Amino acid sequence: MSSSPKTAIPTPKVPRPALRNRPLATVADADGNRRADLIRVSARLFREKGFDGTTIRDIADAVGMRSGSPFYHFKSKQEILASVMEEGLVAGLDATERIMASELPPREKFRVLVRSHLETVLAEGHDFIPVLLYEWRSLSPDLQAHIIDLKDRYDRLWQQILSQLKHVNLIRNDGAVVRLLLLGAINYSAQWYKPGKGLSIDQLADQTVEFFLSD
Amino acid sequence: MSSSPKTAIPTPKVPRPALRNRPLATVADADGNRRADLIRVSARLFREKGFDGTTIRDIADAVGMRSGSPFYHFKSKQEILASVMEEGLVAGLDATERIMASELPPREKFRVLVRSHLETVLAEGHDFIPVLLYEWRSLSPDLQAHIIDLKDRYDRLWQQILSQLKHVNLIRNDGAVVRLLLLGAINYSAQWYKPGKGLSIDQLADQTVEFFLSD
DNA sequence: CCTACCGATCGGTAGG
DNA sequence: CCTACCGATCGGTAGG
Repeated sequence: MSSSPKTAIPTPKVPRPALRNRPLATVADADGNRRADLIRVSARLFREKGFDGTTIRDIADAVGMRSGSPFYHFKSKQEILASVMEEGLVAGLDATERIMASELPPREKFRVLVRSHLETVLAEGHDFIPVLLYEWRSLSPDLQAHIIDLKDRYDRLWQQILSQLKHVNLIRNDGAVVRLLLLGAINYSAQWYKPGKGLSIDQLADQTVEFFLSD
Repeated sequence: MSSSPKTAIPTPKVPRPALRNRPLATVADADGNRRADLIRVSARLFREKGFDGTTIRDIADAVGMRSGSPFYHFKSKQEILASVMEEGLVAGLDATERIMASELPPREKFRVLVRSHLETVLAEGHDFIPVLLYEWRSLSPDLQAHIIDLKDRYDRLWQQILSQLKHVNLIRNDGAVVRLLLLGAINYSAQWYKPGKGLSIDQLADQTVEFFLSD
């Protein structure tokens, strides 16, 4: 299933050096940050190998814990997944709302929004939104509810910018399907874009805007 | 992980009626069709629950076999996945090549291509291409090679129609990024489109063409 | 294609 | 957060 390298010490009678020699936590990252660490590495692993392809042991290894310890921070693997998605959406919403509130003219505002969303989907270390987009079915319905609320707010912001673009005749149609096609084109880039190869994210943003606007 | 209903007969001492009372295979679907059955139900399950979320037992149950029997037809679960993807691509390539060879004018040819691809991604029972698109990472590199060849042929056909659209000024740019954005918009619809709700596939094809062409 | 089974691994927990 | 462990389940196989 997964292909993580196995160091394989089934019943370690000797404490593993990596765990004992870790520097003491500073006051700053003393407490809540272990939870944040778990969310961050889980996002990366879920993106690389999928939710079902990632084991609690993969996650624990990646932060230097033993396999039972993530459950001190989260009730279940499902709750880690929900936290990953929430983290991504909250950050994305914040960035998007900031741009929407700016005084930029519609065309430029749109370009900045597209670049921001592309970054959220493509930039290295930004694994939260891709997990949201492509591991959605793995989240149990009761945990989906809260995430859906956030997602709806995100969609409403994009519907707003489309409406503004239409008012200045930069697009012909600002319906929901157009939003889905546009965001689909952007979101799907997570499947083919390789950071550092070919276009930069900035260049891709420009091409996407050109592709989409009837100039 | 998975949520398949469990009939749970751990060590059945009595033959299960469902297996014994199945009608005898006709000559027509005598042999190769058990393999085809496995591919078809696997495609559906892989799409619904993902490759890692689907067990050999899920697949065997769905075609009325016992859990060890799929391995009579396939060497491994991986090979089932590869067969699902190959089946989808061969059928998709055939349809696409047929349309490309037609005498339709560029705009109409494009519309038919978009509709054909949308069907391949959205229509009920068409689970092969979505599995290709969204379970790619689960396929081992040695099995990926053959599929990549087919995929490249598919991409080349789309690059051709874009080039034709540009020659008649229906699009401004026919580069590879444009192809990726267009097919991304279409492919991502597999994530939000619900058959029988809202737009028909035909209507969505029209909207996609309008969205994409600079009229 | 079934029977019967294997070794490995999984998510999660009790008790500290 | 670790130790030690559990029951369940997994992909796959030998032998028919």
